[in-house]
Amino acid sequence: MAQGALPGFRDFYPEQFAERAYIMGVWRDVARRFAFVEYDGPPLESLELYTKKSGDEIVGQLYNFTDKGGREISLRPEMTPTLARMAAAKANALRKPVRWFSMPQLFRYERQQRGRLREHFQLNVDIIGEPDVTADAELLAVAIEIMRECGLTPEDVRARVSDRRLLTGLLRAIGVSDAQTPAVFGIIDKWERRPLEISREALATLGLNDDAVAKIINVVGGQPTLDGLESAYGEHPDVRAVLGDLRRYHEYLEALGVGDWVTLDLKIVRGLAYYTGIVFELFDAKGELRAICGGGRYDTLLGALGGADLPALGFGMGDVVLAELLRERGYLQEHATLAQPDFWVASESEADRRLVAGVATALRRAGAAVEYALREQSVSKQRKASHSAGATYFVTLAPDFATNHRLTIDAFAETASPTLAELVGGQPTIERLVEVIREHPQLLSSTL
RNA sequence: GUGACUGUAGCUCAAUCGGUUAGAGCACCGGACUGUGGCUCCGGGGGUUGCGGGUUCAAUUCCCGUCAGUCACCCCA
Repeated sequence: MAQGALPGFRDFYPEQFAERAYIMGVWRDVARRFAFVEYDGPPLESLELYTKKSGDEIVGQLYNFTDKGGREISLRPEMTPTLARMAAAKANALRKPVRWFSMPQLFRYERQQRGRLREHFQLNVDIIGEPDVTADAELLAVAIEIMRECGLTPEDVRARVSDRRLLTGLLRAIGVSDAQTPAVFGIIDKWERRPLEISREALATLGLNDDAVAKIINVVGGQPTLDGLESAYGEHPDVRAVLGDLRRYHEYLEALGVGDWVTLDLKIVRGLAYYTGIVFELFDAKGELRAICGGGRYDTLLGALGGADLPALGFGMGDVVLAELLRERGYLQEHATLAQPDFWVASESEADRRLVAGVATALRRAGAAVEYALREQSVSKQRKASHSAGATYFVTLAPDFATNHRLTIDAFAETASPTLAELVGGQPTIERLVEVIREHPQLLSSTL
């Protein structure tokens, strides 16, 4: 038995690489259309960059080691610290708002399970320097447009949105003390992973009275609306201010054409991390998979990491869960196809083989993907090989090709109309074929 | 890090109660079909049954360990 890849790591055979290339192509294309520009940083960073943000307990989940210069370093487990470092170094020179995206491979030393490996590719999209909720709407729209571009609909994927300030304000209005608030956040974060009774008991254990517990369960566990929250808690100034922001946020999401995808859901708190405002996660609508994407606003993080004190927001979207969802729907099989040759050029004799190479070169320089037999084979064998390779056209040199440049073109799986043969005409020559390809590059599958 | 389940060819699976040289389909390679053939026919390569140990006359089969995979915790990208 051959040695496989290390646990949690993947080999990308051409079939899998095609899937990865498709997903990353969608990421890059949608980000570009939203006028985000791509950046990258080093895959290795100083260990301190991560402990500064997350504490020493993070080290257990890092691929960290001491390098030959005695430096404590780690493979990057996330992109945000690198982004913060890079943005801080040029904070004053960057045009605001900064709209950057990256597609790093990230590493985390954890036991693997479904949707979670020790390595993955993650799209990171961030906006730096804009405090208004219009930026939050723009950011979420990027994530949702990626779903759309992949062929998914609001019936497949839901964007669940919350706001840490709103939740904090509501808890205050309900009578939760600021000291109790972090613990309540922790309970809400685990809400969906355990029975309601456990959450109810946990809240009661904090010393909250029955009325407060009931209100929390209603607000968090129910299906809150902005209007409902307004009428119930709108009197409280902390709530009122945030509700106004959220209304504008939803108006922008509607204007951006993604309102149908979004649900207000106060159970989304994104761990106990560094988020300060609107937070969101994208889930498959059936709720079978892990989150596809998560993000939000982290206005204090860049300053806390020693960089520029700029408001910022961003999301991360991993390739693993997205690929699972797309595979389940059959979309990956549809889009992530292996590149196949446009032409297979066949020869009938050893003497023809140099002519075949010349024909291949002419077609290649015209933009086509061309393969031919690298050793002498019967024509029937070459035809079989061309099928196997998935070639669209099978070109055979005429016996007197050397003098008249004539060839025959058989189409195997041609979908074009008019067909290549029709465009080339009755007496096809290599010159005519090259001419037609240059005029009609859409005939070539390799350019799609 | 904890627990449960599962490991036979590249893939999907066989192999009677523990019993002869571990088989088949697909895939791959070669040959025939001297030309519409993504066909058909013939042949071939490929396995230390994940690995190590134990019980037994005999282990793919039973036991232990280990590695790997899957799932659930933990935690989160």
